[in-house]
Amino acid sequence: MAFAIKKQSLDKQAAEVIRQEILSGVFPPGFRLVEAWLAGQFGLSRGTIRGGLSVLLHEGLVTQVAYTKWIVAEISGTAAWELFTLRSALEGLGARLAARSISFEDGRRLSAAYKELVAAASRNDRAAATEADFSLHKLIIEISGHQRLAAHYRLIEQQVRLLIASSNALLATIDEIVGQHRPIVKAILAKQPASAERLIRHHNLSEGDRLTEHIRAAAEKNSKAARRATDATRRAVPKRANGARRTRKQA
Amino acid sequence: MAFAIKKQSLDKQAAEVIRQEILSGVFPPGFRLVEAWLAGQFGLSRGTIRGGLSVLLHEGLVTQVAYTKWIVAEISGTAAWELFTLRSALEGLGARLAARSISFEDGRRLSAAYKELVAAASRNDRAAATEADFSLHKLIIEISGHQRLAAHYRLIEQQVRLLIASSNALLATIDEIVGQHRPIVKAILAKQPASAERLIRHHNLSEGDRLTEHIRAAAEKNSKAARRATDATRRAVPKRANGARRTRKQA
DNA sequence: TAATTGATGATTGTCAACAATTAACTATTG
DNA sequence: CAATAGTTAATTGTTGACAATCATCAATTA
Repeated sequence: MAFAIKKQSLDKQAAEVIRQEILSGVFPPGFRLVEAWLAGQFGLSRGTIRGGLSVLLHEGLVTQVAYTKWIVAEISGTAAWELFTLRSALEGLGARLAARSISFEDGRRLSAAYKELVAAASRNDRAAATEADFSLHKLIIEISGHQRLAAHYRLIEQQVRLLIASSNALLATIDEIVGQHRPIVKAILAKQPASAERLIRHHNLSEGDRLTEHIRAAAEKNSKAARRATDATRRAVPKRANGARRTRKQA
Repeated sequence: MAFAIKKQSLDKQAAEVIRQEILSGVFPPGFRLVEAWLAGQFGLSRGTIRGGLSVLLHEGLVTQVAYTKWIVAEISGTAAWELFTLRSALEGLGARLAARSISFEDGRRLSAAYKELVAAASRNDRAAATEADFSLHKLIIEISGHQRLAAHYRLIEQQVRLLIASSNALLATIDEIVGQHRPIVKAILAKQPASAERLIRHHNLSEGDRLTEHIRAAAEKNSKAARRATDATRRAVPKRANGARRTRKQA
């Protein structure tokens, strides 16, 4: 068929849209998400938006304060460390399982994903390399065939994307990225579970250290700047209200 | 204060009650959960029940078929294997971190939890031993101080409880349980991260194998029995409707 | 009689009004 | 003037009614 018609509940669609707005930086960390305002924006009812927000709550992309507010999650240095240690453990399991039972066809897909990364690197295309990096990792999880692992991994991935998007954190240099992934792919293709696990765990921890350090340094810089500014001018986001007066969509 | 007054949104309270009903076996796997019926039972509105069900959906305790039904999750042999491999990876991280930085006070708590397990075993009290087992594992995660790990672990724990409750699966003999936990606790107290991780991972995988085998054997037995029975008499749960005629609470 | 179509009722999905709660602001009081 | 108590407006929490969708079963047709 030419067109796959979309068939999904509106609250999940709303979650999808808000997720993209968060990950693309339109709604930055700390941004106040007001149900009525979002409802007006999307032409949906508040209850539906509420459902969508609760999905994002479980994904760790937004935080809720009862009877008070929803805000886009803020990622601290500690959170970055947590994310990568956790990702390390999950990917360790994934890589081990993938290496243990990878099929010929999946081997081809894995090689192709790696080549995609190399190609992006040789073009010096950072955005493409980052995306290829994510795809490669996700593919390893998929190849493991472990459904619950995949579900938990998705939760982590969202937050890692938020972390990278919101911190302007650069991953390793492009060449380093390729260099770190080559042995991992090789170990999985060679069906060496122990090596695959060890390599991918180490890869995650080293990237995690790099990012955690980056976030902490940026936070330090910000807090110094904040101490210099006055209370009145510092606050980027109002304590209450986001500028939405009208509850319903305008004509 | 003498009484901690409950202060929580109704949908979360509803989730809590339904969760207990599921874990205690009142709502067995495959059981049809009808929003209107639950709403009538609890004297709440459907929307509130809906919120509660979506929490349980994210915890993996219920399954949703859009526009059609909610049912209590069914745990297959594959699911059991997934749960324990995943738990193995998560607890491996938890035990490693706990061993790396355990405080004196936490050391006392860990010893106390272990003694609790031993005490239950010496009384030959299976229920208490199982509960002490869960508590010990959860405490290790807590001691690790890793908040996201704890959140992911909670999701797994719910499903493991469902698995054990619904399968009548016995864990190892009481003596074996104590025997397997002693070296784990010892390694953490001795601040030996590598050993702690290795031991707890192995412990999980062996328990997982035992339970997976148990579930598969039970499923095999059931499917044989089913083949003998006729289609009409076999179905324990009606395809649609749970017997709830009245939508609202009766007078 | 087997397959297809059309009606029917049960159930989930969405909405808009109302209630409960909170944060910020204002007045009062010592 | 500082601390406290009321007041108000903004926001989330809850509800009951209505809309959309689906599984079932009866009627139809080849």
